[in-house]
Amino acid sequence: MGLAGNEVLAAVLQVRSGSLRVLLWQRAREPHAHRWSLPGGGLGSREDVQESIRRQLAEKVDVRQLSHVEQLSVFSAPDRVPGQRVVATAFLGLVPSDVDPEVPADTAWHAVDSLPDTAFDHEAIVRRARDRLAAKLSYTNLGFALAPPHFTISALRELYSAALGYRVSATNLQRVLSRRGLLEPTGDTAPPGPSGGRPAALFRFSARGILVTDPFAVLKPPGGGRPAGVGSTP
Amino acid sequence: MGLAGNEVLAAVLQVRSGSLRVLLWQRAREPHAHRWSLPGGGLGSREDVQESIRRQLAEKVDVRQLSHVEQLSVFSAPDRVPGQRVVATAFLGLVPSDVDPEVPADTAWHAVDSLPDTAFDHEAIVRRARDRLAAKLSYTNLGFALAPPHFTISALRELYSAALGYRVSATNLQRVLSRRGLLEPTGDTAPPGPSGGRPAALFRFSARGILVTDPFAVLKPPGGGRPAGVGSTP
DNA sequence: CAGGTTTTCGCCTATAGGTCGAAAACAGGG
DNA sequence: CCCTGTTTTCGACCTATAGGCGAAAACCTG
Repeated sequence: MGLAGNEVLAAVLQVRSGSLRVLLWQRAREPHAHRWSLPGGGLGSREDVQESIRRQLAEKVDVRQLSHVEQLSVFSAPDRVPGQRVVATAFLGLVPSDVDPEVPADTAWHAVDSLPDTAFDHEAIVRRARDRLAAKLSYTNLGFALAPPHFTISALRELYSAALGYRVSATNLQRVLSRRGLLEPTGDTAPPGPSGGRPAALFRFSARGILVTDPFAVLKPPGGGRPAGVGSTP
Repeated sequence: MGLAGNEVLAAVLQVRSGSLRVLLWQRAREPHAHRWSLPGGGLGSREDVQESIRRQLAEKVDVRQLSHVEQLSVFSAPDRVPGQRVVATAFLGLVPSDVDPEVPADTAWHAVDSLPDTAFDHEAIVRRARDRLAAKLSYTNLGFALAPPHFTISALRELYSAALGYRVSATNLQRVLSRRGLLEPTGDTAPPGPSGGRPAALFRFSARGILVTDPFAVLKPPGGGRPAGVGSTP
């Protein structure tokens, strides 16, 4: 049985100022110096991959701010990194849009739609994360992991639009999530904007953990096209 | 970075005589002697995990008979196997119901609903495979991987029933698959059974590779309950 | 209070899925 | 040769969910 290095990597996604972004850090040294790569590192001998990625992310982001972590896939091409063979287990991490984690100086948030030069196969991992997120927003309550504790429907609409890559209707979003029992009103309202308007009611997700809606259901994009990224094997 | 063993394992599933079964081999030596375990083995240094599992399965099943292989998940609990740390990448494999592969003497097909004593964490892997298959039958064309090249609707109904764990209606199955453009008639008919009856028309799947139906859709179980096993993260 | 803005709600349509029963096509026995 | 039993096939009908649209509600400013 061949020995090899095992590492864990995470694409941590967050909706910031209207676009979906991923946390990357800039490599100081070779190989691939100055290129941007995903946080992560070697698998410890007394931890499983899930524990390992949470531990390593704690150095970049406060763990309590991670609202969701799930395994994506194994990346194992023999030459995916130069030198010794390393098998990577990739994760998707999510951070609610209301937190602004302090990150080290060499790390920054980049829009997933216009990534800088990335190291190794990390760009493919980011795409997988984005696709998985888009798919699961449609048939789970995963929105809870992107949204603040309470929010208006308009705010939620913008979150979903940013994450999915297409405009979703606020009317339909509220109806679909409510019918599935995922959304509940807090009773409060948010103050109107500077130009007036009816004050928006505040909502929250009724469950925090991930749930799969019983019959897989969808938030279809308007034109009958396909949701961005959906189509790969989820 | 910690060094550790990497192995690949596969739950190869097939519908045989009306029930969903998995290919297992009986361990001759300790640890877990006489218990049943999944085929697989160590990851070679010049192959990725997908190539590795296909290579190793070739020793148990003819590779050409594998109609579908996909990655399930990483199993990495530090003590999942005794001795040195081994990280396992688990796969789902499918074999069409019309082939009967020659298997070595120490291997056999076991119904996934009544497994024998299994080794290590292999039972959990089999469950994951069964759940994934059930979920994907609902919103992909994965039925092609279970079915022979051509088949009657009744035969397909039995395949789906066995794999899903609940009875599906032939009428509905045909309509759903046809409406999605996954099914097409061959023009031929199958001879009636010994007790007569109208000869059944033969069909085939129009695409062989896996496709995700645009809006996720479902084959709901009759009573409004949940499909067996669906509910985990697919 | 009039005008502009934003949210919310109700009604309509489209489509997928589920149920049921009748009609079609066969074999075998009177 | 017709009648009965059997199996498949097809159509009619119903429900549930999703998406679209516009009117009404609730707030601001001037």
